[in-house]
Amino acid sequence: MTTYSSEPTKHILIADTLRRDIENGRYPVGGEFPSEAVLVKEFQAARGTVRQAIATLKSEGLIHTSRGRRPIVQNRPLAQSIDDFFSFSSWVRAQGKTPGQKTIEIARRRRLQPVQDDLGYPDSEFVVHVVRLRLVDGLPTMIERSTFDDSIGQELMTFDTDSGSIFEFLIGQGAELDEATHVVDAIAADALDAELLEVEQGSPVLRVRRVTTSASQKVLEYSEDHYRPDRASIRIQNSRHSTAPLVRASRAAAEPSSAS
Amino acid sequence: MTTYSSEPTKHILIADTLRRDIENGRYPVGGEFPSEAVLVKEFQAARGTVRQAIATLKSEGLIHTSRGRRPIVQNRPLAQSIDDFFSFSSWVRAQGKTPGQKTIEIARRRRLQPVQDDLGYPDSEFVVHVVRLRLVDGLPTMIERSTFDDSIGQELMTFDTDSGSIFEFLIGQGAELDEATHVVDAIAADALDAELLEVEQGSPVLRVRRVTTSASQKVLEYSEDHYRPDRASIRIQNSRHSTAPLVRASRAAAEPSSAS
DNA sequence: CAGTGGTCTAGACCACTCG
DNA sequence: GAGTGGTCTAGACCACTGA
Repeated sequence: MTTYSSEPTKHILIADTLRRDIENGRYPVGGEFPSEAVLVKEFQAARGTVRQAIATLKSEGLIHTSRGRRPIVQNRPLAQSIDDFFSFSSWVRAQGKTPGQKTIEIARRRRLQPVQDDLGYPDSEFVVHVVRLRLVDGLPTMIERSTFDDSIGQELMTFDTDSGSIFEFLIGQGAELDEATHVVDAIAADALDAELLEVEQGSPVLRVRRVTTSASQKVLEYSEDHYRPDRASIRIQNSRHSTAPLVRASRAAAEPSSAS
Repeated sequence: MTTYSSEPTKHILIADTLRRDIENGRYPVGGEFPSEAVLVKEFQAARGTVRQAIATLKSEGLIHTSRGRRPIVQNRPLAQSIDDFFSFSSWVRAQGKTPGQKTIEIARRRRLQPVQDDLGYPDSEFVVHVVRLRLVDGLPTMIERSTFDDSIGQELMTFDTDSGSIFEFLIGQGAELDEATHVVDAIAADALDAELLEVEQGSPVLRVRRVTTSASQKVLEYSEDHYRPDRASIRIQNSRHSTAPLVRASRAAAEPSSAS
């Protein structure tokens, strides 16, 4: 999964081909899949390489394998990028809607509080604060209050934060935003929430606090996002006895309905 | 993943040993992990076998690997059963605390509304409603309003709903509670919430709506749970480039702190 | 029984990281 | 440049499935 500059490897090419064949219907859902021996000949590859490609498809939930049997093509699992959970813009686009943003404030400040939250917090001497109102199809949906470690915050000062996804920009700059922990709860809207999200002060908002770290656990970002609860929610799907994948989570835009 | 009757295979033994070593602190979080070459010698195994064990740990989110670098031990992804997300009792016990419950109402009614929620709803002629106040170490934490399909609701009438986990009871009865979708948002506390959770009416509560289905997608339960947000929250951990597991979610009890 | 996937071995080359 | 993980090969034995 780690992306390298060089061209795709063989097992990735094989996996891509097979994935396409499943989507094309060459291997129908519930039907059978070629045996490893066949694939070895078809792709002129060693069995290990073929197995690596098959492992990829298994981890994506596209096929199911067991000993003695041919692989079985599974129910199409809503293909959804993990990036959708990191990036508001990516999430909104995945819903077929249009993301937007209005920067309220961007500032570089000396970090004062040693620790604001037991979740974690950037520990550089200076931090960069960004406050933005996020829109879905033009509707105010979320207020984002992010704090970046100075190492990546510096690059942010050169970025037009009204233009799009900070996350995607930073990834493009090579930032190691690898892991995140989100904590979700509910609080009362403060004055800023009320004004920008156009709700009553004190009304409930969905709060998502997030700490993003590098793979080596250096805290790179802390963010506190307040969602207008009638326009966004978090959806978690899971199943018992499923081999590998435990939980899939995605923010799902609320429908206009529910006029109770 | 598939369990066979025979004894564990070598790569599973290796993975188990390494997993235990991580938990024991032999390989501290953020620290380094033995190289493949070392493990090959230590376990007298071929490199492929060692790599298979390592792949397992990666898929569990325990370590992160990349080319040229030694593996890095990840943030402890609180080894946690998926049941913890289905069952409040199981979740609370996993936190080392004591779950409790006080039944407010249990009733069997003719189902009136055809569909209450676009999430899904039991479609039997009669349904069983249960309303319970859930406690953590004696503190009111959540109100649970569940609606069961008559097929499993019947068995519930014979169960002392003050005695423990409905979910665990039903599983013991052979109920096929296999898949669930949770939708999380925030709403204002209603009169019942206010009284039982001991909060102001209109103050924010965390709402979790859940639909539980069998593997064949028959809706068996619909539940709307209201959490007191200072006593419970939902925690989601995820990482980019991890092969299989996309998201881990767990409800985490809030600490007493936060006196802003 | 033949065919299949699961496991394991022993070697090789390469891309990358770090001192 | 030494060490590391990512990729690939070629072969082997075994456990299980299904006709």
